[in-house]
This record gives sequence, C-alpha cells and structure tokens, in this order.
Amino acid sequence: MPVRYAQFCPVARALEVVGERWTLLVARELLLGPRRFTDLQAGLPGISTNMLSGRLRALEEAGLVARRALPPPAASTVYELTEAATGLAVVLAALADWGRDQLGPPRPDDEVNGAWLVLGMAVGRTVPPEASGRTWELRVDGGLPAGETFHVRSDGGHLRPQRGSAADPDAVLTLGTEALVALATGTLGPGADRAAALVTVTGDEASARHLLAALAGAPTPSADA
Amino acid sequence: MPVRYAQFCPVARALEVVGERWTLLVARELLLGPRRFTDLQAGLPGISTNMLSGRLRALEEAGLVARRALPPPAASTVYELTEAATGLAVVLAALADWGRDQLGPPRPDDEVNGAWLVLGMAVGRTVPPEASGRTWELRVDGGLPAGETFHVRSDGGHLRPQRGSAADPDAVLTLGTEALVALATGTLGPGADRAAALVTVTGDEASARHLLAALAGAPTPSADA
DNA sequence: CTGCATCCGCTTCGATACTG
DNA sequence: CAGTATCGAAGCGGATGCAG
Repeated sequence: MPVRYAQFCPVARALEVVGERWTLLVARELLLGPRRFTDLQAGLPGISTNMLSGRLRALEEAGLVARRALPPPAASTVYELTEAATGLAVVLAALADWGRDQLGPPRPDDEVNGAWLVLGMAVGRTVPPEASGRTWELRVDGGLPAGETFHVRSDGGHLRPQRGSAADPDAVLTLGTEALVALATGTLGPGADRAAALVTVTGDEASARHLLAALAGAPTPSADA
Repeated sequence: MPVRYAQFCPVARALEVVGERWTLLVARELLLGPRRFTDLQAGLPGISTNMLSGRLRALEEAGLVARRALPPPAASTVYELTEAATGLAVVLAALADWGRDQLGPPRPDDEVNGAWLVLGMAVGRTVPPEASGRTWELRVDGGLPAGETFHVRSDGGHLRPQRGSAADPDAVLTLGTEALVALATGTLGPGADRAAALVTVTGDEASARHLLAALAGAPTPSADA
C-alpha cells in the first residue's frame, strides 16, 4: 500500500485507494465494460505497461477489479470492476461534471475518444420517469472503428453507458465526432434542440430527445430544480 | 503544468488539475473556510512546506484558490477557494461517500480530526424541505481545542459545513470524538435514534434530528427514494 | 512567526527491451 | 497477447535556511 496519508478521513482513505496517477482513468475504462490488458493500454494513451499492470494489481488487491479468464476460443483474460467498485461511478461522474468546465476546445496533442465523452456525458445523469427503463444505441462516426458504438440503459432513470451495440434499443442515435465534442463541452447550450440537428435519430424520437437533454444537460445530478 | 494526460476527456482534465497527491486534500481543508499557510499545514499532517506552497501556487494559477491579505492587525495571508472551485464540493462529497465504506476503524497511526469527519458527513448531503434554511452548531469534545467547533447551514436543503460557531443557530449539538467517529463510519446505522443518545442537543430538537439523519444517512445525495 | 526556496535521499513514473 | 525487467527522469518527503 504505497500511499498513506495517515488521516482518519473518508476522503483521504478514498484517495489512498484510487488517488494515484492513472488509477481513476483505469476505472473509467472499465466502467464501460470489461476490457483486456491491451484494450486498456489503447484506451490510456501514454501509460506504460508496468504502470498498467501495477495499477491493475493494486486495484485487484483492493477488491475493486477482478480478472476473469475468457472461454478457450478467446484464451485471454479480461478485467472488470467488482460490485465494490460500482460506487466509483459517482466519483467519476462528479469529476466529469466538474472537468467539463475545464475542458475547453481540444488541445493540439489531445487524443479524442468517443468512449471518454460518452461516459463523461452519461454517467451519473438522469432522465425523467417517462424515459425510465429505456435503452439507446449511440454510434459515433457511423460506429465504424469497431468500438465507437455504445449503448445507454436507464435503470430507474439513472443512465448506465456501456460499450457495444444494444440488443433491442428504443432508438439509435448517430452522430459525428464534432457533434459529440460540442455536446460534451456544452457548446450547444442546455437545450436539446440544436443537438437534435446534429444527430440522426432512428426509432423513438421522444425518448431520444430525453437522452440528448440528459447528455447535454445540467452537470449536477439533482440540482436544477 | 506538470501532469498531462493528453486526452480530450473531462475526467482526465479534472485529474490534471486536482489529481496530484495532496491537491484534493488541500481543497478539503479550504472547503470549510479560509485558512492560513500554517493552518493548512496543521490540517495536512505529513505534508512538507514546499509541497504545500507548490500546490497552493498551482491551485492559484488554475484559478481555484485566491490569496487574500488580512487587515493590518493580523498582518497575515489567508487562502480561500474561488467560485470556480466550489464545484469541487461535489467531487469531495463523492469521494467521502465512497471512502466511508473503505474507512473501517481508525488505524494506530491515524490522526483523527473533527473537521475531516464533519466535512465528510455533511458536504453534499441534503435535509428534507422542512429543515431548509436552518443553521446548526456542532461542538466536538466541547469545542475546546479552538477549532473543533463547526456550523452547518442548509441552503435550499443542501448542507454547507463551515468552521467556527454559528451566529444564531437553531440548535447546538455537542458530541464526543467517539460519537463522531461512530456517526461518520455508519456504525450507528442509518437511523438517527442511537445517534441521538450520544449527542447532546440544545435548541430545536426536531431540526437537530433532521441534521443527524443526514449526517448518518444515505451516502448518495438523492438515491434513497 | 509566517511563508516560502533550496538542497538531498528516496520513491515513483515513463520508455524501452525482453520473456512466457 | 500479457505482462516482467531495467534504468534514467521526475516527483515526493524531510530538513534547513532565509526574507518579510
């Protein structure tokens, strides 16, 4: 246990576990679903292999990550978050909401990744009761680069984004990277109207509008009223 | 700007600003009100002076902390959070709520500090509408060690803890460190009944019960219904 | 006494190379 | 594909020194 603040404080304890460099970004990658070592490396540009393996081991020892062997055909290992780690979604959501104000336009050397923005917009957000229980599919740039397709489920009004396509979505939303960036940075304003112009919707348009409003909408989960 | 992830991601951007060691703990100290350099050092056991001055400068450059000169009699400087940093309360609240589960009993070398626990229990929590607009005073161990007295205001049901006593509190709650620890770790259970037995209340008991329920209560801000 | 800057030993981080 | 091994660089912790 490398980092110790020696303070009996919930914040300090949390930071001892997930406060080291890269750790919360590893959690971010896993929050959208299980990933293999190489997938994680691809989603964390600049991380070195020893860092990644070290962080994964630390998270495993903390009981936040479990490794699971895939069945023979794949013959590989995936890492996934445990039940104890699902509470980190709230932390990531808070950081994402606060970080949105700090984001600004993409910097020259910034990598842009649909997964990061989809997660940042969706996790922790809520939709009104009438949109509860729905499932949406999100395709960024046509969803071509194999991994730029996501789906969002609303469990009791609470949005849960994941990688991959949805089995039977209520609506499919297709949008370009620029639209995604504009949506994520809040450049479109809180309303979903201008967003709708940049997004192609197939299926139930009303529910799609609810999703867009949530994705573009108020940072704080329940502080708009 | 030492740490750069080079990712166009709100979470990564947030962590570039506040993700380094000690930074969020400095914010934690300032969230309860302005502090001088030496006060901060006392509230961050183990931090070295160069670390603290470095972090304060970084936070100042990021526009999250402002230094203000006290009037001549004191002839000193205080650091305080800016408007841009108030959003960090949500991040700290999320970390505190998640960290509570990781807290367990105090470790042998852990320092215990009333401020950390009061902040961890109060920040981000809410009280029902009938307790909105109230102010409570909290005295830990009689509030004697000069700085173990706090007050909590509910702005629209949203709790805002601060250092020092309240001007005209609706109720004054006095409790020992052990009661505070039990409350903060959730050892008392979600109800405020057993908590009330360990806390001496002066003033409006009904509102005090509301506060205790919030302090001991559900981690997630709005997920109990 | 407060608010730092500087120096030093140690730990962590990052990049590359290499193995099951 | 999934890591471990190695090594220079950077960050960190602690002590000391010094100006306002």
